[in-house]
Amino acid sequence: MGITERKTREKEERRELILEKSKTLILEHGVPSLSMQDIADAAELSKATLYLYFESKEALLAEILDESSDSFVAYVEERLQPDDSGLAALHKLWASYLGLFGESSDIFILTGIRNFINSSFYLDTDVDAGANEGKAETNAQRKPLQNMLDLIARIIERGVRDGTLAPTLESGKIARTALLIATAIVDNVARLPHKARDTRLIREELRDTFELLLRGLAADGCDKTLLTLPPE
Amino acid sequence: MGITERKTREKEERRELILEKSKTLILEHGVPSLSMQDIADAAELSKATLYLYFESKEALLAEILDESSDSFVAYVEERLQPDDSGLAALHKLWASYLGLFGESSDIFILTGIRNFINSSFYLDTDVDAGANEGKAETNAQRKPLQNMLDLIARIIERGVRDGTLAPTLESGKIARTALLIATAIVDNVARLPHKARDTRLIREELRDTFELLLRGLAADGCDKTLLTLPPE
Amino acid sequence: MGITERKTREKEERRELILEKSKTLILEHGVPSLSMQDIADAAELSKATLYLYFESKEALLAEILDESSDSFVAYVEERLQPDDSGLAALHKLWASYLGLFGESSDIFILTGIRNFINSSFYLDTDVDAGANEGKAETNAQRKPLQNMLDLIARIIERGVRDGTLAPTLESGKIARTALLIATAIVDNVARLPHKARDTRLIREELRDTFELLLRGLAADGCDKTLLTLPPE
Amino acid sequence: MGITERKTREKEERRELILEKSKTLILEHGVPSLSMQDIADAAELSKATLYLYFESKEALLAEILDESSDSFVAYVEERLQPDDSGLAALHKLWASYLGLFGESSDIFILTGIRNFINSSFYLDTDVDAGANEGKAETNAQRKPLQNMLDLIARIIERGVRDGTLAPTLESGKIARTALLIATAIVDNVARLPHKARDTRLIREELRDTFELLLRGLAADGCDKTLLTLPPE
DNA sequence: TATGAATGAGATTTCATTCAT
DNA sequence: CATGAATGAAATCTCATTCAT
Repeated sequence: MGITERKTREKEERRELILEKSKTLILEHGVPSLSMQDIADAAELSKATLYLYFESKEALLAEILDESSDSFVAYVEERLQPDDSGLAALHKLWASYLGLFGESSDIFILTGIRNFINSSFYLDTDVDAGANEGKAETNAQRKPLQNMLDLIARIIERGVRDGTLAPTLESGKIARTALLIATAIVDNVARLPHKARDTRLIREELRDTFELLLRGLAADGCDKTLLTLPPE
Repeated sequence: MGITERKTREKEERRELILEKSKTLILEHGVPSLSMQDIADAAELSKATLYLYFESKEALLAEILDESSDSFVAYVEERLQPDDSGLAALHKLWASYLGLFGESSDIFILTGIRNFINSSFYLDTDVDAGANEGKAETNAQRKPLQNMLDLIARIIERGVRDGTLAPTLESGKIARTALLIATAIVDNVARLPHKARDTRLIREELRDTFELLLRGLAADGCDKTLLTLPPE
Repeated sequence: MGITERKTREKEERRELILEKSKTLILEHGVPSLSMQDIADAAELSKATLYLYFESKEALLAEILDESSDSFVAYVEERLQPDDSGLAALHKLWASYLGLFGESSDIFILTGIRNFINSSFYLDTDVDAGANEGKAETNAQRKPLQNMLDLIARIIERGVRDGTLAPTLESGKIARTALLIATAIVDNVARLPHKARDTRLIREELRDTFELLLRGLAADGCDKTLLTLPPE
Repeated sequence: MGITERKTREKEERRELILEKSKTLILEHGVPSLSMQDIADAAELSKATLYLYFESKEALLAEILDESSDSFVAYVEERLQPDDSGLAALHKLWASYLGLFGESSDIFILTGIRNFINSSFYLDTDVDAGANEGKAETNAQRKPLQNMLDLIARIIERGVRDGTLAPTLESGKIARTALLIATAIVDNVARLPHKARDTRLIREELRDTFELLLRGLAADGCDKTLLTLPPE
């Protein structure tokens, strides 16, 4: 028993090592120039070994994306209160985004990976979101960032129900749009050469954009204080 | 004389042919898988010939991008009236986007090219926008989509001055954000396999997003009718 | 008659123009990077036109080589006296080489072209030298630098006969060797980036080498003053 | 342990295989027409594999050059005696050249490669020769044929000191000249179509040239028997 | 399980040369 | 006679992926 366990654990550790090194490389040199060779070198493994842990480069990137997504969702859910209004929840969502961005820009810059994975937020998203809920989700099939989408959608719905968000909003659509916008900004940042990235400037830009979204989504006559996000 | 003219025209036509075929290919298979060989095959020319018309692959892509950008800016400016309020102008901008999108989806889907050209909207944008204004802009140096950015920035400024847009907006930043969002959506669409692209659905999504932006940007107490974009 | 003549003359002038421009380009950027396009541009002609005057790039280069060779031979022969001893003639040959090198480095640097033309000094050279003498020499078939070879061979023979050069020398062989060495040095110079070529240094090196050759070729007990070449 | 060793050996063998095949190709068709594809075909490997063993085509060629150079220097040094006079040493040098040429013409014909590697013997050679002496020489930075140059220079110096070579000689310069001449001859041979190369004739030519050099370099009144190289 | 080695399939780019006008 | 335009054939190099050991 102990042996099997150890093996499993070691295997999991290797996986993590690979993912970790990949993230670092992406942060340093960007997704486009990330090669399997680079990862192998960084992890002090052979390229062939990478394929024991990940089916393909795309699968590896997808996994990183999922991890980022999961950790973000967990982070946000920890902060949400059952009695938060929809608008308040949305506010917390963006605030968390900004907060995490400050703490570990990695997670968000990694969002840029989505670009290099053949995937689109559009269409059949709603359908699948529902369809997947019942199934055991295999890593391979789960839509990347699906859980982030679900989270945002739930928040929007809450807000529509409690009247703090514009009544006409369709949660799925808006969730998609919001996430799209967030990742677009991050993606844009990722293009900058590593050293040119000015965290403060980017944060400011993100904040402005999120405030813009809050204003756009909030119902008339809502609590105005919730339309502003904390600087720095 | 006539001969020279014809030659020039034919040359221009070939250029257009190459650009056209490239666009088609991008629309069908996406930018990432576009190769010079593919273009040559599609245009029934040799790869070498492509290099007679374009210095490099990047130059070719940049040209497509520029054309799209230019034609959009022209389209919008044609519709703007000197006495439009900022909000009205912004409304027209998005309406034009939607209109053109219906007419020739190519132009916008092609926006996705930006992704493959090494450029970021962030930083020094404002500076350069100003700096470029006086100079004769050579194609080589002009920032891609710079004229779209300038157009949006001018509109925002107008709105801030006439009180129809929120007074705190910084035109350069917002222009960047708005364009970023628009291209992000388009970019997202471009990932879909060609046949999966449902123009109507996408248009709807674009519309929703633009309305969201309008609401987010408009000043309190503005003309509510300008916050809605025409369906279809 | 006048018309035909003018035509012929004009045609010849164009040929010269092309050769002239080619030389300039070679001097500036070296043979390896010389392209037909460059020549066409420099001569303000189209690439196709070049082919009206020269069968191929190789033929063009061969012609330049021939011209250099001819002009050098003429230069030397002008200076030779019927009663010069063989050693004195050889001395004049090298002195001329150095002199011309100072005057118009072109001619010699152009020697470097031989490298890029598929030709060898070795073997059947003697044979052909004789064989060609009687025939009308077509440009295409004449060995490049053949007349330089012949000149040197004649000088060596003279020296062997009059006892000023070592009696064992075989004129054809030595001519080949000597020319080989001279072109090798020149060739070596041609590799240097244009601006790095220090004419004085090179001249010095050439002089040392030629003196070495003179010492090696002279008969014992010859006039020692003829073993030294003038500095500068 | 045995396994690692075998692997290393096999890898080294493959490297050798590639180098060997490259040499053969060069010998058969000359350096200018040598392509990575040809080498790959000859070695029955894929082009990509070549890049596992050599960073670039230039690196591959440089390696061949280095090998030739090293093996020649080793061959000569083995034959030199501490008490050889400078002239005797020089005599041995050329005799070795001729000897090795008879044994394996490849090694020397390959000298022709130098032509295709961007390098010139002129200028800063002396300087660098000295500068390098102290450092650990990395392959990347070492000048091609530098060790041959050094060897010749040492011999010349010895001869100048012991009075068997002309007292005015500057070792660095002469070494350069001598090597230049040797490689020029070889280079000239390499131009001949493979089957036209008559080893005996070439050897004879080399011998004549080397004797010429010996006569040119020797001090007056030296041992005349050292001015003749063995036939065949 | 791990990996060194190999590779297929491409990518972009260059250039001497040809040909219709 | 002149040429703009076109091109075939190469060249070098990259990289995700596979496979024998």
